[in-house]
Amino acid sequence: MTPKSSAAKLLPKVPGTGRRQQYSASTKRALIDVAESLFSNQGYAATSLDAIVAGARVTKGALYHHFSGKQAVFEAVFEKVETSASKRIAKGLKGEKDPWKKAILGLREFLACVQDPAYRRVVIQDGPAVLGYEKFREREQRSSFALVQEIVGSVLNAGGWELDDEMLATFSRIFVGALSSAGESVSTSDDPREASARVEIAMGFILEGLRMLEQAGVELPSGPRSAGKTQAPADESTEA
Amino acid sequence: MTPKSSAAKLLPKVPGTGRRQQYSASTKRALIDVAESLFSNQGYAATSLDAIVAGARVTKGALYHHFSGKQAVFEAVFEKVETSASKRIAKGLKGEKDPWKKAILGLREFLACVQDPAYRRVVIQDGPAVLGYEKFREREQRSSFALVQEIVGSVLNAGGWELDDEMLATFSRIFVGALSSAGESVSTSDDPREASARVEIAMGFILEGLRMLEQAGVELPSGPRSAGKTQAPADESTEA
DNA sequence: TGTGAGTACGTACCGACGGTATGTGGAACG
DNA sequence: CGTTCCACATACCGTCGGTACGTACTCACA
Repeated sequence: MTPKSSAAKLLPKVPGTGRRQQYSASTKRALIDVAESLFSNQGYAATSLDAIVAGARVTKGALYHHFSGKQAVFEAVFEKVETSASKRIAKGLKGEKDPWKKAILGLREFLACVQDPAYRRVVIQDGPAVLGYEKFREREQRSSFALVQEIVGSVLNAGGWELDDEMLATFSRIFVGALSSAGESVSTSDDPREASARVEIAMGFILEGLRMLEQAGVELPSGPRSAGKTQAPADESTEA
Repeated sequence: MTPKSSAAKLLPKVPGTGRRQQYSASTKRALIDVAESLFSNQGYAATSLDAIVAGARVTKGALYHHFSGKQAVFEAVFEKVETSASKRIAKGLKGEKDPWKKAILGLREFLACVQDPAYRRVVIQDGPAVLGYEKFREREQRSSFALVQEIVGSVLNAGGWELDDEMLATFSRIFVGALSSAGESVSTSDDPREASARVEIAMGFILEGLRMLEQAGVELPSGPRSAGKTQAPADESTEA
């Protein structure tokens, strides 16, 4: 509440558009950095704004000047962590053309990302509860989910199957969920490397199944064409 | 804060072991019921203890007599919702012997459960953040995850593959994650029935792939035998 | 049937936290 | 050199989770 020194951590030497705005931007970054650290270590609920502003050596006035509230700070941190991870993944599978190899590569890269405590806590654990599922999805859509969707799409298209956007999204959701859950189990494992290897084997096995379907020329049953009734592929009793 | 009438909602007519304990049990149930409703509709953070005790027509003294705090109330609600869902699923697939059909049946039943706002909000959205991932996993382990693990195990064993417990757990984690994510997308969809059908198709397709692997006699690469080093199945560069 | 004991609450209160209203000092600009 | 405006600082409020303590009612036992 009573910072002794100047607000910003590091003062820029290369004034671009006025020192004022440079200071402002750096304090904002400082706030985000401190918040990221605290959110990652203690979680959202256990992190107070006082702790954040104290860590950034400013007061709440500064925080509320840059952000509309605590949730807005979290959103900024979330986006930073999320985009950082997705950039890393994207860089990891750059250059690879074969869809199947790309899938394995992306999986491996994702499993590495999920080891980061910040990603686990901010994105996976606290993200849905703090942002709500709508915002969470919306943010996710623009980064990691887009990557998965691209990979899944290329794999399935490489499989020779034609699927509409809805079906592609459905497959992607399934794989994203599988990845998060598996990734989470990897990160909490006693031996992350071993757990990671298991996940790779399991996912690779599932992918292999899809590849077999491709070679066998099995058709992908087309999704419902917006017909009112739900049609089950096999038996009866589709309650609810 | 100032309840007018008696504490309990309904007074029991069949005294079993003293009226006192009957009253006590009913107020506790009332607290859990009200909390379930509020947590489901507004979420954990937006629900105050005052609102809960007001809804149950008691005071905070009563709440803190039965629970150690807000989180304990949430745990009780969580367990109630979770066991209710897993019981429904278990009942739904009772009698079915064929593992593959059982898997589809369980999937369908799960997709129905996930439509329940209480399950979505309490278990999927707020659960991990409030309980923390350790407790969340622990609770999950004893209900829905156990079901999935049983089904996955029977499917894979029916496939003729031998897998150790770790590998079974890994596969189960993957499927649980896939199910939650897919289920969540179903519940937030404009047309849940259509989305549900899509998920069924996609998951059925993936299962079909595994069945093809079985028929082709493809071996499941065995997991690492607790060797210190992680061995990747295909290429090099297993960073992280 | 009185009486002590223990339980199931109610009451009053505290500290912490998120958020707000307002003050202020210095940089940018004329 | 004065004005303006922005980037903060200061002081304060309402609410919430949690606690300490009081109390009425019930049950065992005489």
